[in-house]
Amino acid sequence: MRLSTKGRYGLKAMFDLALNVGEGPVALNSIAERQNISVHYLEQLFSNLRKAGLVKSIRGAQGGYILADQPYNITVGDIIRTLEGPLAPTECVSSDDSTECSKADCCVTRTIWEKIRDSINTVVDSITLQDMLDDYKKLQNSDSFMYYI
Amino acid sequence: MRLSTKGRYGLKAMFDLALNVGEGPVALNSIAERQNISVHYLEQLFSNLRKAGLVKSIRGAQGGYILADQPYNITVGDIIRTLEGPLAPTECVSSDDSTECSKADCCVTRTIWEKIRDSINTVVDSITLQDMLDDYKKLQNSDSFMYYI
DNA sequence: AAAATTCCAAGTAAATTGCTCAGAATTCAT
DNA sequence: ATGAATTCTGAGCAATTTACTTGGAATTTT
Repeated sequence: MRLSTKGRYGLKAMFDLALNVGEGPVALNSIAERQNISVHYLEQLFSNLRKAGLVKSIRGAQGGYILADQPYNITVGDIIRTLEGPLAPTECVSSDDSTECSKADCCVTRTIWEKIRDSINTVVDSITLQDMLDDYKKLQNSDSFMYYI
Repeated sequence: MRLSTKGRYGLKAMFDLALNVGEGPVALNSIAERQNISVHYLEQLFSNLRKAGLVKSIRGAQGGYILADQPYNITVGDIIRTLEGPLAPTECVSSDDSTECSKADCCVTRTIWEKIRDSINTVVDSITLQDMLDDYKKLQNSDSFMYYI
């Protein structure tokens, strides 16, 4: 039940864009350096984020990526589902695949998978990039901030 | 973010034991037949379930497995965590591994991983095998039961 | 024209998953 | 006592997935 690096790197990178909102495009190599991720791997992630309409690209020198919307309009769920696919513990409760399970016992477990799925999605859909920015600013002002650098 | 077959098969198999509670040991090959799973693979899962104290084994002919406790004392969380390891979206919030992340940005995402982890565990810890038995009996009495066989 | 960037398509090594295979140990039934 | 039924143990392995790398084309700014 682990997220892959796609979801983790992707959320970090999107948060990085949110930190730079309003300051022009951010190049992937600067994100790659800060987060210690390969540029080419980030390219793959941003290809998907762009196709999903979460970021806009500006090509050429001094180009890069910007958020396609305000931080309060982009949720963690949008980002992670784009990169990881549906957040569901089993295929049978992944909404985008409509194959229904035909066994009785599956149905007893199915309600469990649905509850897990819904709880995960409720959490990630309730958090926006703006919430993360707010948390980050609070962290910076707190006494414990040092420990996290 | 998918469970592996370990968690899925294991929960099914434990529910199977719960259905047969009080009727002597259930042999793995009978579970394997009902659930269409390889006996040898089930053996591996039950080896872990036994070591975790969730089932008791009775060796020899007419042997098999029984639940180590009443169905209302065994949660879905107990079963799935035994077979899948900690239910956490990232390593950095898996409680049994104490390596702390040292980067500032990780902490903004960390609180998100913690919320996901806690929501999953709250769900699975709130459901016992007895709850599943109750659900199953309700399903059997309902009009729609036919559709699930 | 050169540099900086995004964009695109393959390839690939390592890890994980989902088993299979082989056989020993134990217990029950006859 | 023997044979059948079962758990127990450990190794092996093919397919899939993951986490990248490689190579280069296209676009834009300076």
